[in-house]
Amino acid sequence: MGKRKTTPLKDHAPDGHHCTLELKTTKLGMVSFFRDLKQDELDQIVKRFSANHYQAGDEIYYQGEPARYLRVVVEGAVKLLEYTEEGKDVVLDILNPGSYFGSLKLLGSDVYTESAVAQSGSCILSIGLKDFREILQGFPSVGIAILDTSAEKLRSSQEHIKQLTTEPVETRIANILLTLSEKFGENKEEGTLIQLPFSRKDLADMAGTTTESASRVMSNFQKEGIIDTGRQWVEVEDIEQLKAIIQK
Amino acid sequence: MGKRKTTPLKDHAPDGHHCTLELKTTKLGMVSFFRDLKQDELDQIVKRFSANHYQAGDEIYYQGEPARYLRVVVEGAVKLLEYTEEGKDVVLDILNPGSYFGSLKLLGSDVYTESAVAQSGSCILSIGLKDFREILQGFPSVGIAILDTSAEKLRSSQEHIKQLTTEPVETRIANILLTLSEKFGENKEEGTLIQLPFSRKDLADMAGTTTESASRVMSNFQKEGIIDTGRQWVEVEDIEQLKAIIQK
DNA sequence: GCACTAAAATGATGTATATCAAATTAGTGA
DNA sequence: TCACTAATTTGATATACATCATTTTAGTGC
Repeated sequence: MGKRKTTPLKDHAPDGHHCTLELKTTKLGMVSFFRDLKQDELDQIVKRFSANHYQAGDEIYYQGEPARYLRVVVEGAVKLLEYTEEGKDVVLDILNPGSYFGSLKLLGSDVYTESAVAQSGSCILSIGLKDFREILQGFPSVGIAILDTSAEKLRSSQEHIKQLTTEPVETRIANILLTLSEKFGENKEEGTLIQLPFSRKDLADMAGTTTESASRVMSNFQKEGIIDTGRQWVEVEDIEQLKAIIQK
Repeated sequence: MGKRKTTPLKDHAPDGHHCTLELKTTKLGMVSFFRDLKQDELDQIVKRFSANHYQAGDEIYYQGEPARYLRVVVEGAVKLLEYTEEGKDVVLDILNPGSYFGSLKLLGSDVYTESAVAQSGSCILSIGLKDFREILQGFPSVGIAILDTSAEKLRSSQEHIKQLTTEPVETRIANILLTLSEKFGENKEEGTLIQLPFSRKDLADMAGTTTESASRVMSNFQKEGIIDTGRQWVEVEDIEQLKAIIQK
């Protein structure tokens, strides 16, 4: 259990100077649905995207706004969430580089149904839906690949539903920690540091519980040596025990 | 409040004689993602589908089976659900005619992650994924339309998550009744009969609660004159009051 | 190293809903 | 019309978790 003086998290790209065309080209090829394209095809597509940098906490879009872009995380992390009338936030997902978000409603016009916030300093690519439709028309294989990822998104959303209805808070949180360490994990001597700033409130909003309950669960995990944690950071020390909690 | 001697539900197609090629052709055009095709294009596509009839309660596929088909409900209703280890059933959706289900994972092989059960006598079309991939390659507009519906599915799944984490059982059930009456409602003198057999347990599995809690909520709704209900059937008498519960 | 502050932890209490148990009844089929 | 049975209802009790209130502390910036 470390008594540290500073966050173990790295100060993630506070400026956006690197969020450039070169990065676009190198990173866009990593996105699953462009993976099978040839280099010259990819180049054509890259041109249609524009890159933007967001600071941690910046709103990328807000629920209710007209949905005009499809976006891809190239660096950093993006939180998708719904703000409810009563002031509760429901976090739907936290996206890592390579994930797409925004709108896929290519027919007719639509509105974003969730909000997107940069969870850490992030470089995001966007493409207008009209441009994207043209890409799909030109490269049917891209459409098939996206269909695949979007089926995967539906799947994970359904898993979320299942957890909310069948698992207690402790298990749900264990699951979240496991997923986050897969998405954002960085190997350290003592364990896996989740390279993503997130508070107890964020965790609670992901698990569908309260800050206090999340805090209690995390305290227990730390007492049992499963994690080491501080403000906005978590390091998983004993993945096996975490998995055991999920199974039982 | 009716004291009836028999179910008001119609005995939905216990035989499958009508579940034929003609039905395929007429109904497939109604499916949103084939809607924009010309008649001769549609005819080509129809040939690749085969039709099957299922009795209420029949398993169409089971979670864990290799996922080889994409299916479309042409008549009846299909329940998508996950059976958990501890014996709890989580109902993800109840599909009405025109909805697709099954696999969209066209790349590589996969396994069904949920189970599908005919909720009433149903006529279902299926197409092998290889055939379907060919259709997509031939008609990119179909791909775009499916992307659209699958975005819609994700949306409704996220709405489900939001409800589970922010709304009490009563509100969740009110919402389900409203949705079902939109999907399966049949106008009667007294109100809207939900033309779909579903038990308190089904309702509970949809709302993520227990049979007993679902029953208590339904009893109250009936006392307040919002619904009339019996075994496996519900008629909504006062939609406005239902909506009021959802809002408040 | 020290003071500062928002994040996190902890404690006491309340409540919605689950659980367990039993009684009632709707709708069937003879 | 009647007996039958699974679906539904109802009641009593338990419990996980929320809520409210307060204290503690990690990590920053000076």
